[in-house]
Amino acid sequence: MANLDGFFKSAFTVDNVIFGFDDGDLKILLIKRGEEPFLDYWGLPGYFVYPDENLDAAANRVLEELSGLKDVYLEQVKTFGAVDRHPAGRVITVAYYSLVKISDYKLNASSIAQKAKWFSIPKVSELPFDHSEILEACFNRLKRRVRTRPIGFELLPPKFTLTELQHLYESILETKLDKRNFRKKILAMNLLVDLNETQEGVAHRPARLYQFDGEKYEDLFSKGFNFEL
Amino acid sequence: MANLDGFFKSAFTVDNVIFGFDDGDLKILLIKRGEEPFLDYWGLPGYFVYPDENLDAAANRVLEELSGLKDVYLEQVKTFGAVDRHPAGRVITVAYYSLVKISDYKLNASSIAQKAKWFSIPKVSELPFDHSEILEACFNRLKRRVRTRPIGFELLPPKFTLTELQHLYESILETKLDKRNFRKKILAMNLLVDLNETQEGVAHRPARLYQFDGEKYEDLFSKGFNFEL
DNA sequence: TCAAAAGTGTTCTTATTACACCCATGG
DNA sequence: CCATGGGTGTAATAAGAACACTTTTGA
Repeated sequence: MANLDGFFKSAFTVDNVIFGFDDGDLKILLIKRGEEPFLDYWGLPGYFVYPDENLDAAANRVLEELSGLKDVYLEQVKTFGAVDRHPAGRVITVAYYSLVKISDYKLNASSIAQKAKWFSIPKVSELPFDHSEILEACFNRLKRRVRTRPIGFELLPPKFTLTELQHLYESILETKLDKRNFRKKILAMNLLVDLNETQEGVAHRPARLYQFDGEKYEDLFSKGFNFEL
Repeated sequence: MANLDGFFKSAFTVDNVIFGFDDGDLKILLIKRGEEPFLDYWGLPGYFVYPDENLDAAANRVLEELSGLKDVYLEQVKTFGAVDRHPAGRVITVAYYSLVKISDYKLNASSIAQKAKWFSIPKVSELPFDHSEILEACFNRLKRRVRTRPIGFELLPPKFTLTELQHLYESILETKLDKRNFRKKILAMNLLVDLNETQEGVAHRPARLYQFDGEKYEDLFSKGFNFEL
């Protein structure tokens, strides 16, 4: 093998755009940087990938250290490798996004997690490094993906109302949807289980609660069914 | 900044799945490996990314060294980083695919290019390293992308017949399409210019030649038009 | 009794599918 | 004159879009 030593002087990181849905609002989790450059800026959670660690594992680790959550939906989006993107040397970063149920998320006592905060996406301004570009790429991917895969449910609690689901789609797609058409379409797929329960303590007619039937989806999917909203 | 030296011992490469269309057949360009491991195996063209080189530039370089072609359609697909995927150390690879007009492609006199050959995709068997997985990811991406962006034309000569175009889609999507419906749909988009020329020297009624109007597409796209086939 | 959100059908329009015959050319 | 692929239209079906009122609850 030729001498390749000159190439083994780089590093790579993962950055993770963590989406959550709360209060009718799509949010991302940012952390306050504790070091230069961009000290005290809010940025995407991320870290170097260890030599014996796979990329997906690194992205999961970053998420778990911050939130304590495991087994969440995670998808690789794009790799960013501009020559001068990192001051410490040649560092390329593999961008992921993940979808968490904000209700599961407990602000960890760990020092890293104490510096974390949820931000509504429209309120996120310029981020350090190329993080704005990364966020945009991940948000765009989510927008496309959410229409063809039933991943929206990853952002909702196990029991949800159809209106919550609709608002979730409206936040992600940044558009208004027609209530009757939305319900017709989503119920026609037969992937929601009507729990015969209703909301409690709301100052209006209480909504029915539904649950997503993941097993049924997997079964239909393997037979060629395509989720489409 | 904390001491990060331990992380700066990795390398990264680009691998490029180069698609071409010829003879009614979708093909990819493979090169015969000149070194261990996998000596004499056919594998994807790829190389290390230089320290001062951006990722897209590296993918373009690999393509140009092999084919002499510049300014071709190139899209990043996914990054593969299994810990043990490369024997020389920790090497992650950023996978790209590109679309070339086979008619433009001249087998370069360079030693690297002389070892290259076009393979019909179904005839590609196991590839070295994780190249089979990379090929699959890129082919899947192409299948999706070709339905929502007018990139199929990148694989055809500037003047083409509707039947050629249909066969191209059929090869990529691995399905048969209805001739009348296909023509109706593609012509309704008004993105093809009828050149008022016909094929010559064919032993049947000669077909009309068309050209893709890229400027018109860009214009419509910026106004919200979505290509969809 | 009021405010607030839940729930529910029909019509119209548009897109998709299925399908078969005549035409122009070279050999 | 035959073989080969080029070129064309219509009807049936399915999907999507638009749209307004009644119901249930807590305050």
